[in-house]
Amino acid sequence: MRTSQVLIPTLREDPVEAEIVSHRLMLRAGMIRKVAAGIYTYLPLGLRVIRKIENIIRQEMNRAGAQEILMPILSPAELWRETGRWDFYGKELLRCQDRHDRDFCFGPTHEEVITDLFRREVRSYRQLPLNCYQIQTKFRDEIRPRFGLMRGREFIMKDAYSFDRDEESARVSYQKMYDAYERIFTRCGLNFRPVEADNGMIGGSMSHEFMVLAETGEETILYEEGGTYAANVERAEVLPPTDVSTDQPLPLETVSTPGMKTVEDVCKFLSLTPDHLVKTLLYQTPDNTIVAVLVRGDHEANEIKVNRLLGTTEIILADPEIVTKVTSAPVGFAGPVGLKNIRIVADQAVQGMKNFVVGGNANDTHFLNVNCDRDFQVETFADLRQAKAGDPSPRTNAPLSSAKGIEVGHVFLLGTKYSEAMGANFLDDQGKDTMAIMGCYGIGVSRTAAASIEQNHDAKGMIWPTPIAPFHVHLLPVTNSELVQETTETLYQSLIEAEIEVLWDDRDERAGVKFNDADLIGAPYHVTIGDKGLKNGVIEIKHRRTGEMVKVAPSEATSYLSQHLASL
RNA sequence: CGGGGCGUAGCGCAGCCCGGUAGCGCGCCUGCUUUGGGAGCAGGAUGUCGGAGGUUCAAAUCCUCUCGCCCCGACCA
Repeated sequence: MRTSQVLIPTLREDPVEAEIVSHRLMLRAGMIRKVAAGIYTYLPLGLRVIRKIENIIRQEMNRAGAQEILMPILSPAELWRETGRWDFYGKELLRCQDRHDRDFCFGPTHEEVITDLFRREVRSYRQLPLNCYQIQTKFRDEIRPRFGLMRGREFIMKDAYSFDRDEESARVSYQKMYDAYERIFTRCGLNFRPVEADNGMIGGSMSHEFMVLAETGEETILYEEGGTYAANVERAEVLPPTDVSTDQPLPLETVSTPGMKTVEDVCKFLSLTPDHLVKTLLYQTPDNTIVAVLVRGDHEANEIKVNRLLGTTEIILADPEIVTKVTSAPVGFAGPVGLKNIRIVADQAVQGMKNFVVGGNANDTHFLNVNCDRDFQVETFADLRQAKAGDPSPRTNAPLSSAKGIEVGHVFLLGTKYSEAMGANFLDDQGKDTMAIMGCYGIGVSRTAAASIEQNHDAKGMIWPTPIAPFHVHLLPVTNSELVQETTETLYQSLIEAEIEVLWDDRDERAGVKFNDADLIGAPYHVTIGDKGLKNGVIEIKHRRTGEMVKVAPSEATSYLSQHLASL
C-alpha cells in the first residue's frame, strides 16, 4: 500500500487529551480518532491491527471447536427482564426505545440473547457441547471512560458462550477456552498471565482473567514468583493467621483520643503499631441493614469477600449520618463494643488478637485492651480482607508479589444461572429434561491492541509484534533519483508477490520525516532505499525492535524479509 | 455523582487578571531552492474564540446559565 493513498494522519505533537502511551501513540500514528468520550473511529492503520487480532482469535476459536455467529447489537428488554439484569445492570446498560416505545438496550454482553437462542433451537444432549462466539461492537455506558481504547464505552469484543450437558463436560469446555486464550495472547506477542478472578455480577462459580502485565494496568494481581498461584487482588485468598497471641486479657480501659479519627492518628497518639488496632467498618446492604466489619488496623477490607459472606451483591460504606446514628459518634470512633442490634463479622486475623484498640462509639474515645467474646460477640470470623504483597500464597506459603495488569480476557464457568432463569433445557440420554451448564468467555479486542502498545514501544513509537503489526515492512525511499525510484518499485512488487504486507512511503517528504513516521508506526522491518546505499549496491533493512541494521543487495531483500518473517 | 482542570485555526498553545474588534509555532496550499533523521526563502488560505443569554458605545476578555472534554475517586462482565 502506498502512503499517499491511505489516510494516515500522523501528528508531530502529543495530543493533550492522551495520558497513557498507547492512547498517545495511536492518536499520533493516525490509527484512531475520538468521536466522543470513550467512542473512537478506527482509521486504516488501526483497523488493520484490529483485524489481525480478530483473525488470530477466529483461528484459535475455530480450532477449539467454537462456531462463529453474529448476534444483534440491540436486544429487547424482555430478555433482560427474565434474568433480572434489566434492573440489576444499572446505568451501565445503555437503553433506548423504538418508535412504539418498546424498550431495548445496546448489548454490553450477550448471555440473554444466546440463551434465548439455545432454548429455542437445542433439544437434545446429542447437540452438545455447543460453543458459539461472535466478534462484535459492545456498548457499556462506563462511569468514566478513559485511556483511549483501554476503557471505551463502545469497544470491540469477542464473546463466546458454551453449553454443556453436565459439570464435568462444562469444565472441559472451560479448559478448551482457557487453552485457546493462552494461544491467542501468545500469538499476539503479549507478556500475560492468567489469574484467578472473581465472577462479579455476571455470576457463576469459576473464573480466570488474562492479564497483560503493564504498569498502566488498572488491575492489581498477586502471584508467586516462579510459582503457579496468581490471582486478582479482589479474589486472592488469605490464609488464616499463624501468629495467635497468647497474651493474658487485661482489663478494658477507656481512653480519650481527641480528634484521632484515623488509624494513623490513634497509633501515633498511643504509640502503637497499626496491627494492635481493629478497624470497624459499617456497611450498608441493599436492604438497608447495617453490618459491622472488623479488620486489623493495617489491613483493608475486601468488599467482594464481605458480599460473598453476607450473600449480598452491593454493600456500600454507610454514610456519615448513619454512622453517627448507629455509634453515637462521628465517623472515626466506631467500635464493636456495645453496638446494639448490628451484625458483627470479622476478618480471621482479628480472632487471634488480644488486648487490641477499637473505637469507643463516643466522640474522641477509644477502648484499650479489648478482647473478642469477653467484650463483644462476633457472628462469623472469615477471610474478609484484601490480600497484599508479602502475604503467603494460599497454595505454597511462598510470599506473594504484586503487579499491575490490563485485563484482556476473562473466562467464566457460569453454571445454570442463565439457563435456569431462562429455561435453557434439553433432553439428556435418559430422556430427562436437564438444564444446560453454561460458560462465557470474553476478549477485549480493541483493548488487546492498546495493551500490546503498552508493552511494546520505545521513545520513538510503537514496536508491533509481527503477527499483529499493521504492516510487516515499511519501505522508505529517501532520495529522488531514478535509480532509487526504480529499485523501490521493483522491490515493492517483489514483496507483494511474496505476500509480505508492505507500506511504501511514496510521499515527497524528507528522509527525517519518513524515518520518524516509520519509527512511530512501528512496522517490524524498515527498508531504506537511497543513493548512498545503492552506490555500493545495497539497501538497508532495520529491525525496528532491536535497531539492528543489515545491508543487502536489492535483489536479496525479499528473501531476507521472507525468511525473517517466517521465523516468527 | 464528589473533587480538580480545560474548551481560541487541523495539532500544540498565547491573549483573559486590567474590555478596544484575534495571534504564535507546527501542519495545510502555491512557487523556487533543497533532499540519508522532523529543510530554507517568498507568497497564501483557514476561527460562529464550545453554545445561549446578559452588562457595555464596545466582550475571547466581565456576569449568569448551559454543553462538551480530560484527570483523580466511587463503579466496572
